[in-house]
Amino acid sequence: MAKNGPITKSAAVRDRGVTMNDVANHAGVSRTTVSFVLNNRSTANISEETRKRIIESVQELGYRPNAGARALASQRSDWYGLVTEIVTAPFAVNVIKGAQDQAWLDRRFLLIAPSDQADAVGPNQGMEDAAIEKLLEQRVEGLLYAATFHRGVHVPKSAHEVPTVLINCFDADGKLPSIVPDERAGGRVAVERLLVAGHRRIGVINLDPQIPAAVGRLEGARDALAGAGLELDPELVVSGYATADGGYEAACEILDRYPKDERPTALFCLNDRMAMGAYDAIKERGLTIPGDIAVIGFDNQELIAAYLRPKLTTVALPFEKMGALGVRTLAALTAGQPITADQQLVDCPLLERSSV
Amino acid sequence: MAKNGPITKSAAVRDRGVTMNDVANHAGVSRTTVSFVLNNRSTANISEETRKRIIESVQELGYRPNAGARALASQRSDWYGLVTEIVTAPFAVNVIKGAQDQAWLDRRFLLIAPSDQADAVGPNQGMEDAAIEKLLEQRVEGLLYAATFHRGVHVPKSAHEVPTVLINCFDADGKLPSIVPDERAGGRVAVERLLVAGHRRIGVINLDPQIPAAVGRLEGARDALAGAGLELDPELVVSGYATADGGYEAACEILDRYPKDERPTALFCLNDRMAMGAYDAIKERGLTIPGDIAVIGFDNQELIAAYLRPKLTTVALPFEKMGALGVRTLAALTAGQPITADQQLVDCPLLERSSV
DNA sequence: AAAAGTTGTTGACACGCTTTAGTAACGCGC
DNA sequence: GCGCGTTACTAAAGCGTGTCAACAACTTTT
Repeated sequence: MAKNGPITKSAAVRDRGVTMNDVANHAGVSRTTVSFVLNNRSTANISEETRKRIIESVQELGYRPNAGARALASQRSDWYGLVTEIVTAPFAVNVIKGAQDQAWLDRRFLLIAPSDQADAVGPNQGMEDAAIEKLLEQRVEGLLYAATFHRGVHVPKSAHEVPTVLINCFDADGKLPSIVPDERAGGRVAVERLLVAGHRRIGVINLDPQIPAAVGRLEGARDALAGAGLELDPELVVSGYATADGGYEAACEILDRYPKDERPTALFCLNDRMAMGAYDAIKERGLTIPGDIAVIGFDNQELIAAYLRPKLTTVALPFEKMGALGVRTLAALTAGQPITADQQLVDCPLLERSSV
Repeated sequence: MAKNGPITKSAAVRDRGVTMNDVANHAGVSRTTVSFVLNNRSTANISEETRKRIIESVQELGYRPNAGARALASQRSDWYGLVTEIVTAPFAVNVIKGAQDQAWLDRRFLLIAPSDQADAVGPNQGMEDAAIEKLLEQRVEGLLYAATFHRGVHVPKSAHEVPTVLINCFDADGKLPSIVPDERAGGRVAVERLLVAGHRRIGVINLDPQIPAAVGRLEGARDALAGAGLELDPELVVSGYATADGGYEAACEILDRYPKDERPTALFCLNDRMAMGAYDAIKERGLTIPGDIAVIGFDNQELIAAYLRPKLTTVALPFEKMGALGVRTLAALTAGQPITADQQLVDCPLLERSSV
């Protein structure tokens, strides 16, 4: 045979993987033809017979295309990079899952790189840059940049060399498109749920009032109350650390402040960890959930919400959806389509369990 | 210039990335020399002057090596693949973190592929194979295969084409090396902790008695008791579903079965979710933790253990360590070193919090 | 019967890099 | 002035694939 190229050693002689040349030789055609068949090039007319013979050879030899070589030759990689500190934050790992699944559907490959620094300015600053650099060395066609909690971020400038989409955060410099949860709608939905259940006096256990999550969710709570002709009583809003202890203390303060008949009948906890603490405060006082006090959370940290007793009704952060949407947005960008908006809001669905 | 190759268009003309050729031209040397410098080839004598000039050119032009091309030419990829259903199981994501960090240290790249199927035999079976296939197309030099819970698995046969290491699971066919938690030592450590605290009557809330985790942890509990001249009272071992509800029911059964003075003074819960349920059962009966009943868990599901009130003392599953060890083992294998053991056990450290 | 398609296939270059086998220039000992 | 070793570099052959221009063998049109 020895048709293609000066030297055509067989796979066995080379002791490397089976290459396209081996397939071509085995099927008695040129390598080009094999390439056309494997890539379904409709412009090339390959006879059904030849195609079949090639497919058979592929399977017989166990040929597996070399993704790197393909990328090199075609100048397309089908790879996206995902940079995230999420690797350290278990509960937000669903971004990875959503992105992975969508990438899989789109026949793309997701390269995940760690950037272990929430707000590092010090020694770790370099790691994020290095991670992005590494991804660019792999010639990813686009970047996803995900944060563990909704906030503004500064993205290393090398990320601007390819299409980049931010997930669960937004570009503090206002250049890059982003995908964030619709905190406000989520807050509205939560409080509406409490209103529907008949609650009129609702306590709010707030996060650090500065962060986007707190601002949005509280705004949503106001929206809901306004819809029922009510106002948010500032006295009923207590801030605390975003932990179970913080929630416990805040709940104690609210519960102990009023006589029984003026006490709020429901608590909107701006995250599930605080709700967890609120549960303790409520139970400690001999009150029942949801009988005496209804509780609604936010975040849907499954390990908490689904295992509290009673199970916690909460508003979910749509990590998985955001991940998937991130990949789709990136696909649109790399395909040259202009995206519709700088910032896409994703719905936060209410998960009904048993605490309201 | 135009020294290298027949055509030597500049980067600007090509409108592609900067290549090694561009660097070579800019520095006035051959591409080979650039390659030698960038790879620190000590066999080649490059003058300090030339080296410096090349480094400068690299920075000036913003050259970034093409990882795919490099892999193609050198027949080495520096990539490992990690196959895992873990992407769906947030609490075990630390395997990814451990592996990522270690890979980063070793200057290797970890490609993560999803295999969304715990025990699928049906429609999803193909996904795992496809994931491995995809990784092999990327020419990964080795594979890590991680499970969400300790068990025997059947690994697709294509995984046998490259060095493969199992994490948190073992090869049911007994061929591949694996890394698993030392459940037995963990169980021992937990019960020893209770013994040290003076407890003699210890209730055990057991998992499904069949699974490796239950077998090992219980065995360890027996070891510890034997060390104190005690035996495990089978009556005090109650199995339940591995959930908070399961733990609640099991705890109720144990607590209600005995008069106050015969009641166990401590509960060893074989996982944290069950401990969470046990907390409720204990508090419901007006008992305090650890005053009346000490509780110790297993798994260290941080979102639970660190946020329960009081915080849960528990034995940690060393996911991060296993991930790191997996990468190191793989590195040894791919370097041709024989590994020492088929199955490596990793310690499960006791995390002291406030429930004992 | 010549010209103009059509169908099925291939040769050859390109992608960006590594690596082996060189070579030119120089200094050294005899 | 010759051989020999050293130093500092380079030419060229790959790695496995995509892709385009070209071509041979037919079929159809003029």
